[in-house]
Amino acid sequence: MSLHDSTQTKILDAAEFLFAERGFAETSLRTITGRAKVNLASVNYHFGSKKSLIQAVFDRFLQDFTTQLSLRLEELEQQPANELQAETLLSALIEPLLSLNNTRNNSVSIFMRLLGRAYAETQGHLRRYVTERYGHVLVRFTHLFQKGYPELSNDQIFWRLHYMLGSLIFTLAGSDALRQISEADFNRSLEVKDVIQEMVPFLAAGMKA
Amino acid sequence: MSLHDSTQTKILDAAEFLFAERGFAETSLRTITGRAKVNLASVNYHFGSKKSLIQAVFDRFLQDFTTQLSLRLEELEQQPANELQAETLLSALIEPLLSLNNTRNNSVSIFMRLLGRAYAETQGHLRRYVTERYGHVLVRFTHLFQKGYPELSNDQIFWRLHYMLGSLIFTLAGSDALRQISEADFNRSLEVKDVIQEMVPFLAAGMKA
DNA sequence: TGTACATCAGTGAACGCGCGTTCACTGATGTAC
DNA sequence: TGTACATCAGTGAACGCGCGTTCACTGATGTAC
Repeated sequence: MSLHDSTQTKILDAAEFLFAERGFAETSLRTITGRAKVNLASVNYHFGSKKSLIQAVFDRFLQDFTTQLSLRLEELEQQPANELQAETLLSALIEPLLSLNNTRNNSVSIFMRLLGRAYAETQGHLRRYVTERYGHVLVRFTHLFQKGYPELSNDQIFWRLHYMLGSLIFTLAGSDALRQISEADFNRSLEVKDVIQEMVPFLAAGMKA
Repeated sequence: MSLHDSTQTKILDAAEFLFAERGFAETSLRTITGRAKVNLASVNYHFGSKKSLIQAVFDRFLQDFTTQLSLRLEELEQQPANELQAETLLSALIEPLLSLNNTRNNSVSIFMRLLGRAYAETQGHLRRYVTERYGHVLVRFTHLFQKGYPELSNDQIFWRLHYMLGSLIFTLAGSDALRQISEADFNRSLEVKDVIQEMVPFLAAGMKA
């Protein structure tokens, strides 16, 4: 966080960190504004409510991510079916994810923890909001898999994509803790980048099974 | 819930449903006791605190589950390495899970949602509690995989087991919603049992990759 | 150039509300002699 | 068999606390004439 960050940016930075760390209900506006070193009332001044702040935190991530992902999907949509291998399609998902780390540190694991929490909010406003605003990229991704793997039925692909998302979100959301265990037990220190790359063979094999 | 249930059981039943549905912080003791039709103060009388109630909800599930799982693991620990196929090991995990549904309805998806929430509580008391009390069965499960797949390194197995847990928890936690979509889009109605069985080839292929 | 007004970011203090927890109490059942 | 006391499950009302939000206000900057 630079000295010249606007109040809005300071709030978003503090909020995304704390929401990922503790959850939405467990993080009070007083904790957020305390960390961001801004006035308590400024959250409601800039964002209107806590609910809208949560959505703003997601928007900042999802706009970055879906812009990048859309570009990859457009390229792939031009390709013939035999170029749409599971590994290729996974890269289209993973590279935009990794590029988040260029903007801010640890963004990937923060983003995944937020997604995991949004997912847990089965009946909440957040899941609905994310699905409505960003669901179309998942649909395009599904179509590419159907084209690449015509021998699989549409509902097999639907389910397998969710298995895959589960692995990705769950593993990356907990990757800080898992990386620590991995280092202690196997003397092997991994970057988030490495963790993701290790997942590709596992996920690709599953998709093709 | 039968008419003869004790106050403790009524509280546990209401709490596990609501915790899975909304989360721990989002569920107040007033909501729980309202649903259970018992006095507000009786939670603190029987369980001491909200925190202890949460642990008691987990204990009831985990005792059932780990008892069953331990029996399977003992059998498998007698087997030679070539009997320890990924599919066999997965059954040892899945069958105790499915048998939870015999005791109470929808137990599997409630249990998985609770596990997902516990997992999200990265730094909370709950994750520590569950790991300390029930971590040893995960260790035994890991050893069986190492014996069955000696060509994989220990840390590959460690990571792949977590990919697998991610798929399982994430998919089953959201299985009610996913089953609805599946039925609407593909005219295919699935039981939780079917969802789990469909996951086996995906997960087994990934483990062997 | 000077004056009046509008807009905007930010502030400090207070608001009412729902929360987990506590406490004094009741009434039923069990136990000792 | 009768009496005194102990134990236990459960209750109704209140406690203080932290929460998200609101409100009247300040001070800086921009705009119109």
